[in-house]
Amino acid sequence: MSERSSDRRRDLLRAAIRVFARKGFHASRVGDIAEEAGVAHGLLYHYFRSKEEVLETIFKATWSNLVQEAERIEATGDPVRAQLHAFASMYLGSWRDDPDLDRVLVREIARSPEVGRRVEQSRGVFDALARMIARGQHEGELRTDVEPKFVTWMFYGAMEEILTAWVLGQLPDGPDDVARAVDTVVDTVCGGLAPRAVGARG
Amino acid sequence: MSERSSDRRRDLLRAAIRVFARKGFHASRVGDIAEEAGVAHGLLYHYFRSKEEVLETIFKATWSNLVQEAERIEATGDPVRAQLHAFASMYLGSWRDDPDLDRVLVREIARSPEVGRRVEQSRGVFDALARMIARGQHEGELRTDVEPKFVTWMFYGAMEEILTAWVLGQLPDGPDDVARAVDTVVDTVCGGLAPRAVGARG
Amino acid sequence: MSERSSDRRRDLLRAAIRVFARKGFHASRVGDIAEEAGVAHGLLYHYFRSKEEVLETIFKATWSNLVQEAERIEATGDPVRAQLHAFASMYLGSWRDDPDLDRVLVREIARSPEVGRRVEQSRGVFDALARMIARGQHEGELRTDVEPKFVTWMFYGAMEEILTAWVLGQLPDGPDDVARAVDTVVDTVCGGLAPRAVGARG
Amino acid sequence: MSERSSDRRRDLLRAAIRVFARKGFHASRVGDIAEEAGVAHGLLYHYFRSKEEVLETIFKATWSNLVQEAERIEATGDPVRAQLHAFASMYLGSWRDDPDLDRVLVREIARSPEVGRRVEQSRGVFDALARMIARGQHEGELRTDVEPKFVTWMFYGAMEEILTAWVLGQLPDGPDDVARAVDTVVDTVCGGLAPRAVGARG
DNA sequence: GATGAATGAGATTTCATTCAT
DNA sequence: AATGAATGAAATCTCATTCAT
Repeated sequence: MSERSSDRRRDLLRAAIRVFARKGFHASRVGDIAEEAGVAHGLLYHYFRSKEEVLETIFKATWSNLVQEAERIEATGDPVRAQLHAFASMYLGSWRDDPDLDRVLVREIARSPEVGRRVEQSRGVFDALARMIARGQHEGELRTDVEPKFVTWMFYGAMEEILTAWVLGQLPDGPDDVARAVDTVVDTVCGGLAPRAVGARG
Repeated sequence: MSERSSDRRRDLLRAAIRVFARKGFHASRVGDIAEEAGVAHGLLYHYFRSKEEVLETIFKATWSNLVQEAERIEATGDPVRAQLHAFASMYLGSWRDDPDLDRVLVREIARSPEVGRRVEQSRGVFDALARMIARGQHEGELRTDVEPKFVTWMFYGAMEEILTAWVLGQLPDGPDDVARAVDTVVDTVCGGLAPRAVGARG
Repeated sequence: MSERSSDRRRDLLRAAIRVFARKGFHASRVGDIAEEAGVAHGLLYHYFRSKEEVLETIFKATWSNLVQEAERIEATGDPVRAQLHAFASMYLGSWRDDPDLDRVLVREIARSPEVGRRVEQSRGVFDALARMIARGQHEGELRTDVEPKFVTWMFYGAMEEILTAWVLGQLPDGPDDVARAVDTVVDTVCGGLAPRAVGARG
Repeated sequence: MSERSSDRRRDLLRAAIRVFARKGFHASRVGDIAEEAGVAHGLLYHYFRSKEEVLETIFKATWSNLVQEAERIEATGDPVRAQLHAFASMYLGSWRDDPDLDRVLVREIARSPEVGRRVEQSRGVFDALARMIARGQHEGELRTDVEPKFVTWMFYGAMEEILTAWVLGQLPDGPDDVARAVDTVVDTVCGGLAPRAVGARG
């Protein structure tokens, strides 16, 4: 029964992701989600307090998963480059696993229920990345004259925008393209921040 | 009269930017904008067809200005690094000139009147940047094994995320911080994509 | 089984009285009643056809009990004053026995399932009281120039309002206060309607 | 324009009284009120914050008017009997002037937006009546061994119940009946509480 | 140009009731 | 008997937009 129950919940969440991906959060009516899940709209309110909470739940789950992955990667103790590669691989790789989820994430970031909360939820990921980068600086893999936090935002932003480009259909997104994107982002950031970026100054 | 007229129009636009910045597009009521501008809400409909069009107008003006700047920069024929620096300087510099506008832009990107349109409007900027980068590759300033378009998105994304960090109050944003941000982004991208990024491979 | 059964039924009824007393009929959800009774809300529908019927049942039981008492008192053949005293004593005395029930009664009178029905249910009580008063008039205990029915409503109203005052916490309601209230109401009505209320005209 | 405006407001209020009188507050939909007033339902929200506020407004206006009258009567300095007669005359007389209003008042008393507020709003009336009665006791018109407050509730309750009887169609309510009701209530209360209610103990 | 009363489509949410288990 | 997931009717309220003045 709790089996059944959480199935339903999951169904609704998946349905919501599909619907939000298709029409955006605001244009999606609760009835659309229910219909997509094949249930009556009232049922949604057994599992969630509001439409808002559905989106919130999606965000929370995603970020919590991301935090977990980031911390797992951090714990490996691998060189920064390898760690960033692992993270980027996971982050950008998600595009092929669950493009709808990414569509929602990209589309609704700025309104993750009233903006500010995004900060709290994503803090874990950003902190983990910043620690990896700081360690990379300590261990001589990266320049030390930039704020780790700053690099983190840049790195994350580059990836997010690539995701956005895929969402908007502006860049090729086959499996190979994804792999190449990961390499390029990591190369660029690590290369661009290498202690003596000889070639960089031409 | 057309003097007066366009003053009113501008007033409404500025009011809208402040209101959107504060509460987001969806939560902003037409009455809020009118109140902020000190006029009756009906008047807004003399100048704009709809609330949507107000946002659209803000986006269009911004992007058209950005396109113009990008093309002006491109026309200088300077080295890529200098050109990217000029662009980043202008783009990130806007934060100190008109933070409310940036708040709106960052918050509503994904929903610039039904998403897709963002592509059309921003195309000019992206194309100009891509051309600068392609030329940089031709002239030996940058590696040639990456798609210019791809680099463009990465570069743009890094900047946008820094803007986002400022919007969210997550990174210091004094005048010096802004200047440093510009340098770092350009350094990283140009350094990371230098033809022989020796340090990059560690 | 029918033992168990009627226990459950009674439990639900008592729970309903508590909940209705606390939040009023409309604001009380079926789930609240069930929760108060410690059962699943679906079970309520084994014992009652609807939430409405629960209230209806409470009203019916109360009125039917009141009718019975009124008729028992009538049958004693005592003087009117004594009879009204007995009735008032029972009616107002209920406040100390079951205040929650009175709270519900006072709160929901006007909406005893769509108003009109109150008339049918209470008719028995009003008729009995009216007969006592009519007899009091015949036997010279009370003035004959007022409609018995009219006096009944007045008498009943005075008591109901005192109950209301108690419900609203506007009058003291200790045991003595209740006894005094009974005396005063009866004194006033019988005194005020005495055949030659000498003092009444000053 | 403010002419027009308050006309509309008044129209809506009158329409609400008619509709509430007919179907009760809860069964009345906002659309019913609007339809009765001949306007779109949205307009109601220009003048009132909610359906609840409409009822609240009706109550407030009625009670505030009642308070005013009670205080006016009190100020005359007439004998209690005359004062109570004046009040009863006004209070019960309202039945012929505006039966719909009384229907609403009688039906919805107990739920004057969440019960407790009734107390605050009606306090003024009850206090004025209690003062008149207290003065009547001081001046020897009434027995002194009863709480003025208590008498007030009894008096008021008697009247309210007569109103209820009229609302329920249980007592004749022609102009003469109303006049007689006033007399009887006042006679009974003043007679029943006369200092030496000789006949009362008879 | 300017106002703000008026409109009405539309969406969320609640919750009594049903019913398979 | 008992549960609680599932249903879906119903109703409030919001707010962009129109338009008479």
